[in-house]
Amino acid sequence: MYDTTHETGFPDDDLRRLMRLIVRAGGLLEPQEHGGLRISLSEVFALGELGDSGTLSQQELAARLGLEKSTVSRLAGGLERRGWLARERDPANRRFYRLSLTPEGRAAVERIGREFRATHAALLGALTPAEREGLVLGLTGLARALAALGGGGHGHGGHGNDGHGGRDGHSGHGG
Amino acid sequence: MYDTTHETGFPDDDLRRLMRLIVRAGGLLEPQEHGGLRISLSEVFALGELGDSGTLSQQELAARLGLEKSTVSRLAGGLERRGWLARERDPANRRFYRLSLTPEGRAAVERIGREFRATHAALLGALTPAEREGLVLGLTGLARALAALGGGGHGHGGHGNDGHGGRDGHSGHGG
DNA sequence: AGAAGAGAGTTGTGTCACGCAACTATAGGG
DNA sequence: CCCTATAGTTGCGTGACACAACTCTCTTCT
Repeated sequence: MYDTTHETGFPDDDLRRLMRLIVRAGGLLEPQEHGGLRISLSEVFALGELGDSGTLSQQELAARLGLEKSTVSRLAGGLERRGWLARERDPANRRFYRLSLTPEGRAAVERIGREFRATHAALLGALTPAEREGLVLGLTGLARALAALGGGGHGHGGHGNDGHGGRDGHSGHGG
Repeated sequence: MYDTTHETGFPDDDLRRLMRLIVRAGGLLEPQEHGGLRISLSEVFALGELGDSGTLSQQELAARLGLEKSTVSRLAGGLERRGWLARERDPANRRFYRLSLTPEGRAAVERIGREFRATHAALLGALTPAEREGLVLGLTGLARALAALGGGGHGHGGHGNDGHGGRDGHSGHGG
């Protein structure tokens, strides 16, 4: 397992296979039913950003999530409806919102973080130390590379993903 | 860059941040307009699986992709319509399809593979050799861990993804 | 053989995340 | 006061997806 590494990078086929797994993993990692709470991956990320940054405007949040402002508008609406997000207008410039987590929101972040960590622990526990190290190193680099390349924008056209992105998952299959 | 590694695994926050990037990457990596061809991530994966395995039934394909059979039915239908996929009934058991790539399908896989590789090259080129090695090692392990844990099933309730996942789109402006 | 059951695939339907376009509201400049 | 830029909202369409109900085929059990 240690000398599968080719200095040149990835064997392409493996990469594709890996990618599929990772994408699928997105679904797996997605905490959809977290504590009886239905939440999408983007929402998790949004809560995370808010948790990190304290206060953001919707456009800023959109930028960080790589989503369109309209999407974020609805996203924020949903989080507000659930009582996790407070939306106040910026007094200095009433065009802006000042989005921030409510105490319930913070609690949700906590709870979600806990479940995340549990999943991670299970997942990472199955790795060898060398693999874990490699993962951290490699992903960090990848993040840097993506930031450099991807620079901006989302922009495609309309299906969602799910792709990616999205996916979600788990719950057995039972819905 | 070498001792950011904690034997224990990831700092949770970083992991979340990393995950977001990766998910976003799913979109980035998605070869949405490949050679003037509109194709979704799942379709790319499907072609890949077919390329690897030669012949599969739809249920097998569904299992490999982690998708529901109905989804795969439509997926396969689309690929067939585009002339990339041949669907013949298994003579031995006419319930089964024998899905296989057409020559055009194989060509498409080639073409897509090329674009993939180009993207990868750009991305991986921005990594240090150590990061590349780490990535291969770590992702391989992660794949193993996911396979072990996730075992089966998709199953949620209907939003897809898209994930993240999936994405598609195009038309925008920015990739 | 005929009824009963299981498994593969299809189709109807609903949902969800998302982008785009068009719109409203607020701000600032001339 | 118009004109333009910017933040957010809403209408709309789209793609990916799961679930449920159905058909078709094959297998078994009586």
